Amino acid sequence: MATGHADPRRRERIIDATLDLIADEGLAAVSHRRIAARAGVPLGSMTYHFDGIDQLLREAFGRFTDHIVAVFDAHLAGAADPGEARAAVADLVHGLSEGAQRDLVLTQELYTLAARRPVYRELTREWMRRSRTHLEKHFDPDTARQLDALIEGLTLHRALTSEPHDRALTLEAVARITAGGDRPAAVTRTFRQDGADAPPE
Amino acid sequence: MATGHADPRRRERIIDATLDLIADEGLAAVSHRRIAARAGVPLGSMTYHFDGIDQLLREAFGRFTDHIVAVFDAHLAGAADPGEARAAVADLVHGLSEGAQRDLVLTQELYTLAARRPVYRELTREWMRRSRTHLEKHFDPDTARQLDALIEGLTLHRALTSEPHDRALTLEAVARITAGGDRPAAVTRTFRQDGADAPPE
Amino acid sequence: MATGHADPRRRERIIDATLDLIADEGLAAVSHRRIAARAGVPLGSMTYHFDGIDQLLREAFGRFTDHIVAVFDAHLAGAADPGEARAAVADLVHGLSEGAQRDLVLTQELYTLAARRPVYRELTREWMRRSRTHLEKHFDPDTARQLDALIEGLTLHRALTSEPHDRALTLEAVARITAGGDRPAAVTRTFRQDGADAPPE
Amino acid sequence: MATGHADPRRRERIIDATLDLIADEGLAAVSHRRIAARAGVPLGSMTYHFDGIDQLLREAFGRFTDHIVAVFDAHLAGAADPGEARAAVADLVHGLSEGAQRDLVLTQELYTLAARRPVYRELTREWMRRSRTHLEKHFDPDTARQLDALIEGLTLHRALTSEPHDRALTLEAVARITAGGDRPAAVTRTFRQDGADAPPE
DNA sequence: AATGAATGAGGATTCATTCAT
DNA sequence: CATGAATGAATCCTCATTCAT
Repeated sequence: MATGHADPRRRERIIDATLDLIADEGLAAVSHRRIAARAGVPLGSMTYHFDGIDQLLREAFGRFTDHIVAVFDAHLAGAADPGEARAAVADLVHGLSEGAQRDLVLTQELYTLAARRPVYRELTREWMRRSRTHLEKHFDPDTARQLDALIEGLTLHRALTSEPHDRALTLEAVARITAGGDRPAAVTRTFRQDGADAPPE
Repeated sequence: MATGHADPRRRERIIDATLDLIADEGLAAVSHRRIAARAGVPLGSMTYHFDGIDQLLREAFGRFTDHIVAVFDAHLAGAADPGEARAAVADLVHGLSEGAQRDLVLTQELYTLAARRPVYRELTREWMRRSRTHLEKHFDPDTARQLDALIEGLTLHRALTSEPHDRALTLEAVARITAGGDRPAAVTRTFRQDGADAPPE
Repeated sequence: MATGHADPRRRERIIDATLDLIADEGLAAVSHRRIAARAGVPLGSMTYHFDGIDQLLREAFGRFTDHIVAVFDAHLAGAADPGEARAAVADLVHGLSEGAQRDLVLTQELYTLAARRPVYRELTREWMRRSRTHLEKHFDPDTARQLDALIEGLTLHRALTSEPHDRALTLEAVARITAGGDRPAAVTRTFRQDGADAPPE
Repeated sequence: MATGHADPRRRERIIDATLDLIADEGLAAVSHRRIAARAGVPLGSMTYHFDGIDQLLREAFGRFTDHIVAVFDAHLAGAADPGEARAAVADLVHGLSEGAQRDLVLTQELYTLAARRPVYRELTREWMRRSRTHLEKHFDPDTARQLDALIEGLTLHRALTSEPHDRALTLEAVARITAGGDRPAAVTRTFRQDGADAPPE
């Protein structure tokens, strides 16, 4: 009944409510009705503002990755050298796996979607791309890739374990992955990483 | 032999069908009807054999973790030394992230559940416990923990990336995490890990 | 709540209610809710007994054509000679276009569907096939075809006109179509119709 | 030139889109949204230009009967004698039942409406009136009426049959209905039709 | 022991229409 | 004059669960 030109934040509020709902009750609990109730908008609003629940979810996870990528940027952009980068990575892992599980839970849901649907894989790829861009400023590409995976695993395990590991362990793992080893293969890579011109043979 | 006069594998088939359905279409697509159709059993069977869909899901994921833990055991139990353990870990990562994404997808779904519901966290904990038990045969506890997280991250990233990294990179990451770095702390741990008496210089 | 083994006429009642509703308010007015209300069954019954509204409509019109074909059979089967057949046809036209418009309205709706969807065209074809089979017992195939079309047109026009024509006119039209003409083409056909072996050149 | 500052053909385009939509997808598929999309006009236009969907449908079918009556006129108006009239009728039947089924489908939809709602019956009556006016120029009223019904039936059957009859059969049917048979009654009518003063005997 | 039948609640979506602009 | 925004009602359909058999 009350109509007319409209609250421009209506869409935003719906998206926010969607993420809140997913974080609190899981993707399986998502429905137009529940989101509408949480956002305080009429049910009809939902399909007026979004073509369907799929589009809504995509936008919501898009916004989520915007946020999470911003978190990555905030942590990693300021690192001036490998040492600072390592510390930033540790901050990142602990920031994501502590406090409200919100980001972690949303990440999981997104990964589950991404494991099955390419549309969502786009989002995770952009995210990985962005974090690797930062990491490659300080580490060679292979190391960046390994480190990126390590970040993932540490964050996830910290969140799913009853007794999360401490920051020292995170730092140590990061140091190991980024330091490389003294084994031949690792040496080779170290050469490349250092910009040395030629590996032995 | 079988007690009762009905197909004793009925329950099994329902559980298998449940996992297949989750792998193929996701937890959100699960319903009594769909499972029954896939298992080729009457709808009424579902609530006869299982108290509800929750119990069914719990049993299904229980069976899944039995399977995945068996995979871990199969890969890691035979390792005779750290070198073999490292190779086994690489096999594991590539085995899980290749071929049918079935295990990966199911793992994601389980993690998502576990992130929110303690019942499922029990399953992931047992899984982690088991894999760490294997790893701790060859590496010190902290290293095992780091390695465990690395396995997670490498598997996940391999699965969600467009160009999955090759086995060499996996092996290198594993080597780095388990070899420790050149920092004192890591060196110390290396000693503990190898039980060796002296660091090389 | 009240369940258990069931009223076997439930399906029948739903189909009947569907046809009643279409006759009374038109296909456009058909909905699960309205049919359920008319049949006195719960809404959930609708999709339990029928896979969807399409299947329901198909069955309903299938039942309708069964009925209408039976009407054709009843009128035409007993005709012993062309004369009786002509009288039977007139009875048919007037039987269909008089009294409750039910059959006529349903026929129209069916034709509208058939004009667009092959599934329904099957029904009209079977109906035409059946009536032609009867007519061909007394008239040559071309004449049967013409007569069949005439029946259609007379019935329809009687129903849609403000002043329906009388039985005499129907009989006359039927007589003309079945008598053939004295034009060469008609003569040719007459030969064939009579089982004569050869038309003149 | 055009009054108002907006596209004066806006209404026309909406009506055209409505008929297109009905022809393509049926009356049941009609909605403001779909028409607006097809016409390329904003949704708000619909209720601005038309009081509701009923009014719109009435206008659309009004335009359709204008068209179809024009088709009848075009075919029948030029006939100079019964022979030409017969040929014109055959043209009409085949023109309507061939090519795009558009006219046929729209006719069916209109008849279905007319069978139930007087407003639409007005349109079909005007149509019949007009075609009979033409036919009565060449045939006596009863014959015109029969012929009119035959046209209907032939057109409809041609459209709904898998193997439509050829033009020869149409012509023969028309000839028979208009020539009368060799029965006295038909002869009588033929005399009357021709304005002849006396039947033989 | 096993299941087909049944149903109310809730799923996504489409809709005609209203109204502030 | 024209329309984008908005919404409650209604659409079809799926669902977990119950229960008589």
